[in-house]
Amino acid sequence: MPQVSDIPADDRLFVAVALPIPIRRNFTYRLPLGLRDKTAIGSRLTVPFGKRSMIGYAVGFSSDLSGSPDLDPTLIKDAIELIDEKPLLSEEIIALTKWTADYYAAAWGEVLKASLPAGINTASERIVRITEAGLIHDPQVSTALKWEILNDLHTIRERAIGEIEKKHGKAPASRAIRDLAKLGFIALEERAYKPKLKPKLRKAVRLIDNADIPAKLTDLRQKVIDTLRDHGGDMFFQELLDQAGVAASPVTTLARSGVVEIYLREILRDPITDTDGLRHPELTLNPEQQGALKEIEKALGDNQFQAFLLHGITGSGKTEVYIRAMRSTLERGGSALMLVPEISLTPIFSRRLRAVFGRKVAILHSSLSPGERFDEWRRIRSGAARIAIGTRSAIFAPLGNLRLIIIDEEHDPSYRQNESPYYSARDVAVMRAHMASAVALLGSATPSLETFHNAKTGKYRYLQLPHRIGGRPLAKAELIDMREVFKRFGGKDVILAPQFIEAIDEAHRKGEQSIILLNRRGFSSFVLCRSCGERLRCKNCDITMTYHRRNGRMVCHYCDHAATAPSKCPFCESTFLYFIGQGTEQIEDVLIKKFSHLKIVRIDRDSMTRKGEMTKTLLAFDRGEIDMLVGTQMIAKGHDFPNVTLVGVVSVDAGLGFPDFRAAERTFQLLTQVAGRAGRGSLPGRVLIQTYYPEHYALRHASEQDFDGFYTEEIRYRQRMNYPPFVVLASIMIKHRDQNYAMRSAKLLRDALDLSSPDRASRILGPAPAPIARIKNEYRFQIIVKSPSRVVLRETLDQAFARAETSGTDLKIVHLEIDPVSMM
DNA sequence: AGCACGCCGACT
DNA sequence: GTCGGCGTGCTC
Repeated sequence: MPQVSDIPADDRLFVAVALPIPIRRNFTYRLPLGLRDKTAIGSRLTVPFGKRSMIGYAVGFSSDLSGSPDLDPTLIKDAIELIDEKPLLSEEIIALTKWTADYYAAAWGEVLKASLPAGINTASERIVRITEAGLIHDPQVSTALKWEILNDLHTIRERAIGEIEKKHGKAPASRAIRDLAKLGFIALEERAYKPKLKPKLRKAVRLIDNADIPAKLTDLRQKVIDTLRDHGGDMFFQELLDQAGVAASPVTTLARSGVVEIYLREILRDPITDTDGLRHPELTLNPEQQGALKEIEKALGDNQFQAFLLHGITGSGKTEVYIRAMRSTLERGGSALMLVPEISLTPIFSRRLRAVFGRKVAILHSSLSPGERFDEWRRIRSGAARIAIGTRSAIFAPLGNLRLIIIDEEHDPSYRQNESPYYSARDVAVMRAHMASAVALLGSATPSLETFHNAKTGKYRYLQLPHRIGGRPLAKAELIDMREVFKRFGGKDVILAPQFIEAIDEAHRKGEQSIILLNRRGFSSFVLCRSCGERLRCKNCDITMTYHRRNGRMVCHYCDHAATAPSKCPFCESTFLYFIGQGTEQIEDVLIKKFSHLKIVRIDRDSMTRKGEMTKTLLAFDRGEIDMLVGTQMIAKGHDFPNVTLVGVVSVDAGLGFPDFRAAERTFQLLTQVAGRAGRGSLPGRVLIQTYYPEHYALRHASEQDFDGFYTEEIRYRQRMNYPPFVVLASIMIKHRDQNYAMRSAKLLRDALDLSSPDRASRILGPAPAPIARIKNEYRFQIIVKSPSRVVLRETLDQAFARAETSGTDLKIVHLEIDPVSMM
């Protein structure tokens, strides 16, 4: 990090500021004299921006404007205020966010903002204040809304615009405010937010060094001094009173006479409060684990970038390797970062790390309160925590001397951010390791095709844990051909095959547990009218609505629009409505009816709405208080449940039909993950999968737990169809509520892309309606760009967007995603 | 992304 | 005539 003093103040007349808005450009400000010697790269600054002020990030200095000739010097404004005495962002994070912004064609400022704990970016708010004119005159205002707003201000005098907008709706409120301002009844002002996130402070008392302590003190005061001495001369105020058994007055008297000092000490909020039973048994590694660890340790010793794929089947003990590698990193004086997918078992695993590493571990997870997250972030930045575990955005955690980054379940789609700035934490992690000459350790039982390909081609080193701990065999899955079942029952709707039910019964008769997976929420997937053939669709989206019987409603899973379940067809009024397809609710009902003596709990997004509920349920299941879990993919990953011997998959067929080139891979991963839940203890496990496509290669290989076989077939398909890893992919989504407007922009962009891809180096597909053509009343058109390399893709896109801008394409409605994870 | 401007049809 | 809707352009 260049120190502020490294750059002469004379060279810091101007500062380049990245702003958290989707504009891929920096803005230049003049630094007023008072800020010149204090502002550093990575400092946050309040700057004027149009009519508002914003918090931006200082990313560069210059002594003149020769670097930006088309910038009119008279337009440049002064920066307003320096927010941080010490820059918030390290040089490393600055460089990493810059790379991320460039790679994903995102705005640097947005990535920088995303790298900081949520809530730290205090912005300014605009307030309205009533003027003399507004107060004195009983105002003749034309609308009720204006009158109401002004009347409110008579008593309170000023209010945040945001508050008023929240109360009356954004558009009407802002218009009313504008008019009132024009009439001179109110004035608009800007005020800095009080920071929401503050260090938590508590009153403390400390002995002052070399203070003249009077030889004779009252008993109470002596007691205070003695107690303080016994506790190292520094205690929390309340603690001191309790321990010394005194009231506050002797302490304050001592403070007045300069013997002790009362001050505010910062306390750190700790997300793990309940530390009972935190013990980590020291396990011995099997030879395979030792072999993997040795390779990793060797790379740690080399102080060079090296990426590993740790391919370990479920139950093979990857976690123990992670923990050892982290410990080894600490011993070498480095720090380590571990990324985990966004699922609720993180708290469980975090506790385990805490048991091993104590307070050296910081946790950055979405279930933390903003305050906790802020404190954990600061513990990392100060170096107090040298191990950080967290979800996606933790990849930007400010760990110093980072030597090791672990990406657990590297194939998990939650590493991809689904809103701007789009980025894949897994890929950023590899880059961060590269920049820091550190080790990246990607672990999975079902590596993504891209990662496995990298390992095969030698880009990553390949480490394998092919056996389960304790030599327990992986359960092979039996495929149940539902076509046969259908035939046997003469076309009757059979949801669960007899052998499926028999297997469940058998497992529970022995007092064992089971997990039943169905990757679909709700009761029925859609409602069809038998008279006119119409399906009940969402009014905002181009999608059928799902029936949820628990609350008797039809729900759209894309916009959450809900309506009462109909008793007759809204199109032809027929009462012959068909509820088609099964969801978890229905399976739960069926199972409860069949196995009324068992305790069955459903786990999906609908049933697990409260925070921590999921963790609680999983722990109860682990203790054996629940016999059976029924749920969506949320139950597929997770903890070790030694007593689970049966895993049943009701259906994954819907997933295979997704119009996404990764549909097979996703299904394979899901099945492999959930099958891995069976037979983890001393009892052998059984896995049953119901399907109408038993010959599909994803099902076939998943049932054999044959990753290599799946990989071989899938990679051939990707090569044949020109999909990653053989091409680099970009997905461009054009969204607008006016279908023609969206289509027009999409076509203009397509033209620009054609002109920008000479010799057809990049293949361009579309624009075509996206697989879901309308969501939340926005029409969606999609253009896919396939390029032979990142460089070509980059050039094609950069040129095309520059062209499109000049040809008047509305780029505001264009959403560009590099390496898209979902094509929907 | 906001925010203002300015153009248009729909009402008091 | 104004109100309110929405496309357009700009922000150092």
